[in-house]
Amino acid sequence: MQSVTMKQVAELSRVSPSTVSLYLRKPEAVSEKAQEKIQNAIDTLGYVPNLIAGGLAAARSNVVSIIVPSLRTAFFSQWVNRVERLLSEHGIQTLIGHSEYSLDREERLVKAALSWKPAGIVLTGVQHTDTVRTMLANSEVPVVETWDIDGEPIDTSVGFNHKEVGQKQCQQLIDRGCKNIVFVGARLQEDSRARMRCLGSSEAAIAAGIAFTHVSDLQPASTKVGVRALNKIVSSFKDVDGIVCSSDIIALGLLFECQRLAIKVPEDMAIVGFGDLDFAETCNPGLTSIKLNFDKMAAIVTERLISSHSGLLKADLDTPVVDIGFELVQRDSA
Amino acid sequence: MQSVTMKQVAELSRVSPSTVSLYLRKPEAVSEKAQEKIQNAIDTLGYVPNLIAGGLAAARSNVVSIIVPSLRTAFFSQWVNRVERLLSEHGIQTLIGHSEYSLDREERLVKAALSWKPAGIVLTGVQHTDTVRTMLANSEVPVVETWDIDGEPIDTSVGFNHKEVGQKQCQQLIDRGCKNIVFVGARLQEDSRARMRCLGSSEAAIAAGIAFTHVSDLQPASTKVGVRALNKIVSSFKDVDGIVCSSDIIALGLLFECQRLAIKVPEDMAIVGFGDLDFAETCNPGLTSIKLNFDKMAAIVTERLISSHSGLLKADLDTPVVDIGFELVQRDSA
DNA sequence: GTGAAAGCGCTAACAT
DNA sequence: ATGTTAGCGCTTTCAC
Repeated sequence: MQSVTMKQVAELSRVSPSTVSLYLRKPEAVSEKAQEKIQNAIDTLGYVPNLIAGGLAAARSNVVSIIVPSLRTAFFSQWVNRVERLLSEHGIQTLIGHSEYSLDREERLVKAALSWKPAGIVLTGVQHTDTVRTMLANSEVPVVETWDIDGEPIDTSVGFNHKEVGQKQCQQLIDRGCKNIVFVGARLQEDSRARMRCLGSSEAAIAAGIAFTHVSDLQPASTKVGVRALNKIVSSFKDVDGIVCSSDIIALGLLFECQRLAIKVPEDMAIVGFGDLDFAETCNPGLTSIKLNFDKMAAIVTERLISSHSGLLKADLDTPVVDIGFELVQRDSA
Repeated sequence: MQSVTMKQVAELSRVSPSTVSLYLRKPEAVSEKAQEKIQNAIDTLGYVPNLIAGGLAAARSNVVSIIVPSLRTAFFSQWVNRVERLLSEHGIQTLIGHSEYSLDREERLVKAALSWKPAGIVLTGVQHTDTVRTMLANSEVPVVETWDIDGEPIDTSVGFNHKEVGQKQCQQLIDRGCKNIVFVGARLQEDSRARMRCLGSSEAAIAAGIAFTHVSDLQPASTKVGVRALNKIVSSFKDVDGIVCSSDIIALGLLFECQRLAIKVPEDMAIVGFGDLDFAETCNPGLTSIKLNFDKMAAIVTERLISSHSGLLKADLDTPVVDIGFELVQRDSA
């Protein structure tokens, strides 16, 4: 029961529905006269194409589903923001889901996404339930896994090595003389990528023969997590002089609490963050952090999805795994 | 070209497609024997219903489209997060769009949303192009406008009075003795709600007979905007002793720069933020801010959408405009 | 309780 | 360049 249908547009402009359909998808394939008549009819009628019907007939939609763990902080919303912008330039709409770091919820989201016959699915990470892997493998839908490349991709993956990031973060602390390092994370049980970074830090510390431990908060990342962590560290641990964070947000909370407790950063406590969020540059002291190339990641995601869209075979892809690398931005906190 | 269709499920379970369809929507309306057979078939075949086809036939989808100005910061992504969670509890999927504070882009998004025959559209603010108002009024789709209630709603609106917020923010500064107040915002030309808050602050200042001015950054809200603003204020203005911000993010930047310039907050400079984001409680000093009841707003949005969904007439709604109010959270910055 | 039949609004050959 | 035709996979009367 649609207000205005293509048929009505066709009648008003005195052409056949298929000509209207053609005009909508390839305007230049229609005569100039017809173009004008049809556009007029569309305008006067206020016609809005029914993409559902179109999608049914074409057996695919121009929607890409992107699933991230969370939208609570600026972390993934910034990332989603980039992808959405790029995709929309190609006339693709973005359906956003967030899994709350739960693989089961991710499974439900994938199922829901699949039922829309999307032009692609963008996942976060390479860890999924078996059902997800099966569903995706059996579907014709191109899949891009992002943020992590440590595993066998379903289709293609683009991201960076989290273990190396963790090593680099910790090494930075070691290099400036830290002897007792703590990794602070949130929900480390669920966030496998943060866990990998923690592992990387741990390995770096072991290699350097210095003390290392980690604390994980049960709450999602926030400055409060950082505040709590610092209090735990000063009350329960001895002589900690360096902290690696799973997120800049947590690092910011650490910084705040250090100020309150008059702990000098970086002299008494060096801190390395992750994500290089907006405030990392402006806070006091500036936060040493890991910067990711979101633009590159988004560009590659888009490229993969577009090329699949235009019928490129998976086998044609030069490489199924792309490492976008990362960069340590040195500021005053470490 | 779908891998497994309902027809195949019907064949395998030896019933008709319409029985399968019925089972999917009202399992209890089918005999127990049939229920079992059908579920078995679904499981062995790995059937995923095609929502596109279903949507076409049913002439509506279970998708709600939500359009926010930005996903760059935690501001709206937190809001989207709440709504999405609530809606998903009702089996509704959320399509997220961001307009970059552009009414034209909003128009394109609304058009795209409408073409999916959504179960509802959630807009930010009450300012839209005429085309948007027309399209929405002509469609059967329930519309909820959020964040603002200052205007004639298309359908229903839920939000709060931004002018009053601005007044309250400024009054807080006046009450503690500020004599020279500046409002700091980002993209005030585009962000009409921030503009209203600025206006409210201005009125409060005028009523109290004290100096007031505003600065607007061309960039989107970030801590950097706050840093720039403070430098401008100390270099170009004289004796400013109070700042009202259009966002906590900006206030945070202000706080950082005050620290660097050794400006005491709140003694030399009192600061009021907006949004009561996570860090407002933990930063130094704690940020006095305006707290919004997102949960209430999300609950009302959901309720409106659900009731329309179940065939309630618009006229049945008790009130088309809901004011969720706001609350000033007093901390040390003002 | 179950099935047959008629579309939903559009796209995509194919023919003209 | 334009029209004709045959569905896409499902929901929904309406019989049985």
